[in-house]
Amino acid sequence: MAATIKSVAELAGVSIKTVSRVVNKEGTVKPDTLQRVEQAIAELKYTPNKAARDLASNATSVLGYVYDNPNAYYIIDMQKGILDVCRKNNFELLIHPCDASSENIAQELVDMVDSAQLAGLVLSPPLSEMPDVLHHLNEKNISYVRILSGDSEFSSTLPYVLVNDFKAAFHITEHLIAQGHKHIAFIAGEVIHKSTTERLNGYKAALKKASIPFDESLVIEGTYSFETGVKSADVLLSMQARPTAVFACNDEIAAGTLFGARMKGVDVPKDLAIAGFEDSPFSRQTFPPLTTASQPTNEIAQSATSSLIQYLRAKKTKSHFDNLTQTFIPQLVVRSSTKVSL
Amino acid sequence: MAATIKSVAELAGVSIKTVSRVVNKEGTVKPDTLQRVEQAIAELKYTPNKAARDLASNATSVLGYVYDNPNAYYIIDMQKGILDVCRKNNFELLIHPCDASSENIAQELVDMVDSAQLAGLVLSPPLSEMPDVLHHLNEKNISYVRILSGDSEFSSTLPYVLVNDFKAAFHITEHLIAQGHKHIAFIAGEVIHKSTTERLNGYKAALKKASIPFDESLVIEGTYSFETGVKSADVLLSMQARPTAVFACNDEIAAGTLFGARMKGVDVPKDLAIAGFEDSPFSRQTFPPLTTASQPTNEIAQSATSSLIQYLRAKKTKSHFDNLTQTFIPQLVVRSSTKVSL
DNA sequence: AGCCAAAATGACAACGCTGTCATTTATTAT
DNA sequence: ATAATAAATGACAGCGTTGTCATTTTGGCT
Repeated sequence: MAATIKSVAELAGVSIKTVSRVVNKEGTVKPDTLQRVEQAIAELKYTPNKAARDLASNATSVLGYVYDNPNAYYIIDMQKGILDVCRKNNFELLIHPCDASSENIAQELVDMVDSAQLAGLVLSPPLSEMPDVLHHLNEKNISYVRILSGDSEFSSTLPYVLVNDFKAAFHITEHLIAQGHKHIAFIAGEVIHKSTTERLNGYKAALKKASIPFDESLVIEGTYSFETGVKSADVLLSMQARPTAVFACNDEIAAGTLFGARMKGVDVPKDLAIAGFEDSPFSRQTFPPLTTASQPTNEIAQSATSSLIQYLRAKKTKSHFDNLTQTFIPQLVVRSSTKVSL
Repeated sequence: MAATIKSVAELAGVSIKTVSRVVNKEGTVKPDTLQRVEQAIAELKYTPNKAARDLASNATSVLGYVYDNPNAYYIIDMQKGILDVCRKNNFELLIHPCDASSENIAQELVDMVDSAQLAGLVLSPPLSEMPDVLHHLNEKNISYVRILSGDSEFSSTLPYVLVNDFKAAFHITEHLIAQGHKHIAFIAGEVIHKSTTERLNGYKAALKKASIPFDESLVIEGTYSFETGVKSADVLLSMQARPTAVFACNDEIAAGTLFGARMKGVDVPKDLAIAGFEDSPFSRQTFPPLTTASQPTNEIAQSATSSLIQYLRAKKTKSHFDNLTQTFIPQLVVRSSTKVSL
């Protein structure tokens, strides 16, 4: 049926090993044999059998992307970025959405890596920040790359990519302050996400720099959801000393806040400025569109995936792996939810 | 390192073939040997090597999900549904986002199935409706299941799942009519999507049933995007005989229309009723929330995937495959964008 | 007990590739 | 030219399964 390495070898008049060398670009093949073999490969439309390859080389080339994140856009972007790099490197991608709050998530991941025979994992928050999970993976000697917002207390020789939410939050808050706001509320998402505290800290730092006292009562704890935004708007707008601006931990919360403000007949941005975070597509589609911070999710994913693949290669050949970490800073995007003149 | 079938066989005191029988649930093993083997498997934490298995059985158990759809929520839901069924059946899933409008998309898919050695494909619109693509797949004897909105002119013995957009659009339009509207505009998405024409036809049918003459000028052609909605609002609201209601082909367009209406100071739903389609999360998060049609994407995906797996099994054992097609009808969800009293 | 069919189990090749090591061929230095 | 070395190629075992077919065991009958 399908061409095998044997049929290619016969057609090219060489041994199967030489074909293997060509396919794997080992480089130790004479130009003219190389050409003959390539010709034969093309003629027979030969594709190496993955199963045979994996079996013989005792290594798979499938990565897993594990995530628990409600933001569909983020996930889709991540997937695309990871896939791009996978394709370029002849890796495949298995996706594994899961529930980070589940009791035995660590075991689930270990089992999954095991049964799917994965070469490594790409972990995005919050999984990438859960010591228990990382610990289990390390114990089983599973390779992974992490995408982190802010430094991790959990160090290892494995690669990771940093997204500096602190600075981005700092910039957003500074922007609000620059608009003349002094009463700025902060609506937090789940605290299990490290980004939540990073963003809160960025917010605090900007206040401090502007000598605006931090007011605990202006911080509302919630989840990364529209509902949190709606409820928070209700709370904030009923306060005696109403805030004039809100920094929501993500766009969904911000959209909810906007919704809540409108329900109360509060004009945005005149009576209340609202900023989000993440630059989701719908941050552009609310009325008015939301000021937010934009991160290059696709690039982040690519960077993480290349690191992982490099790491895996180094591990296989037992050569040295240079753990050079890339850092990304989400960029402030100003839209009319915080600026009247826009 | 990892346990193999051999080590399990030794521990259990049987031949590797018997272990294989147990693992594959062939059923021809005596209860007590079965138990001994299972015990050994558990003790050694044995997981069959996928590569060896695939190689020996000459069949992979990896499905591909191919899509080109801008709706992140839809894709995520589809992925989850497909994955659920895959996991239950020990299949794996490879995702393949692509560009349906690319010149050689058909070839790309064929190559991809080839190089990734896929067992079959799950196709969602618009790929599932492109004769050229299907033709190429058939030629290469590639198995696939299609998710279709409305009957397909391209028939084959392969399974498919129907989503009746016609009826759903009919219901939405009827709802608008029931609210007293007689001038109802229709904003279309890309015509490459069959769902677009299906929805248009449903709209027409409902008008007809209510004896409302179909007015060509109330139909706007666009894309499934927010921008289309914004622009269409502009056009529609500048007409001499303004429509009082809009049926947008999906929620994103509807959100854009809403945005456009607001820009013009038009009150929704009082001066303009707006309905969308798809029940995206953000249809709940606009102000006012959007009336829409909700489809059980997850279930649809599951249904499609089971069909495909059944088909593959039947094909392998050369037994008969019963092509029983399931049909889903998106349900009307009424929210305040079309109903004042809500 | 003795026979037979059916059920249970095992021996072993094969799947298509890579890794190891031996062999051949080309290249360089003398 | 010749030896010494490097580069190119090949032979063949093995990777961990499943499939085929042979063999052993079991249970039901006489």
